[in-house]
Amino acid sequence: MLKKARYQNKIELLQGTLDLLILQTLQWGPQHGYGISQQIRTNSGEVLQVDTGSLYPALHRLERQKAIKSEWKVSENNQQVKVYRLTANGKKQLADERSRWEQLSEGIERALNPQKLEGEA
Amino acid sequence: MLKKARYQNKIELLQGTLDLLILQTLQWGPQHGYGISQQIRTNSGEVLQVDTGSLYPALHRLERQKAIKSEWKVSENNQQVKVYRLTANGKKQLADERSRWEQLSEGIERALNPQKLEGEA
DNA sequence: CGCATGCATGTAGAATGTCTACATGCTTAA
DNA sequence: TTAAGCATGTAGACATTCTACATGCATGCG
Repeated sequence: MLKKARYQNKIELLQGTLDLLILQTLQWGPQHGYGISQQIRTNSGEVLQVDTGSLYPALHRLERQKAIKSEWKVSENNQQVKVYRLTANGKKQLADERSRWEQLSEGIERALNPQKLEGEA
Repeated sequence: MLKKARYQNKIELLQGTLDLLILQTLQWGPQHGYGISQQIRTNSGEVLQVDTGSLYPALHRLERQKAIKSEWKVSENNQQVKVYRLTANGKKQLADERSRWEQLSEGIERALNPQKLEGEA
């Protein structure tokens, strides 16, 4: 069983939620990539950890889609950082993805714990 | 924008949750593929719909992993159906996946709605 | 001065699970 | 005989994630 190695731990993130997480984080305010991943990790209570190999491609993807915009700045640490902020599009997408998440997670919750007692239309 | 067509609606299911859903459904009792998908749909309040192209591969995958076992039977409709049931392995996997789901969904929930007010260790 | 460490950004390639689309066959009722 | 609903299945495309590697700057320490 030592052979197959990779991926035995399943995907650490629920596929399709990273964009949502990034967008939501940027709604608290502009932030650079590394900072976003840290905020996600902290806010989630150390549960969610975003690998750089997921983070940066996602960021580039979102920028291509014009959901976010970047700008190089100098951080407090005196380093060049690429600061992202939400565009109007991004805000809309965030709202959409949040409602999608709620729909799906509630759907799953119900599928896992069905309660037959919901009589009303 | 009519060109790219496919996948514009994003994945309908959160990737990685289908196995959980199937396993949980089988815990209510043995069931055949088609029936499983219907139960998921009904229990989730029509929110989750499993395509056959996701369902059957998932079933075969789970059987290969010895989480479920199948047996051909004749249904009430007089049709040959492949009835699946959980194995001991499957029950364990179900428990694991449920806790994974709780972890992740709570993590995401917290990341989306951080409340700084959780002082105690 | 040299080096390690932490911050910060990035890419290539593999793996996975989902989706779309198609295909088949049976049973029952019109 | 034909249509509709039940039931199972496969092939191929696709997006997103993961692992692993690579780079560079700034700071502090020996």
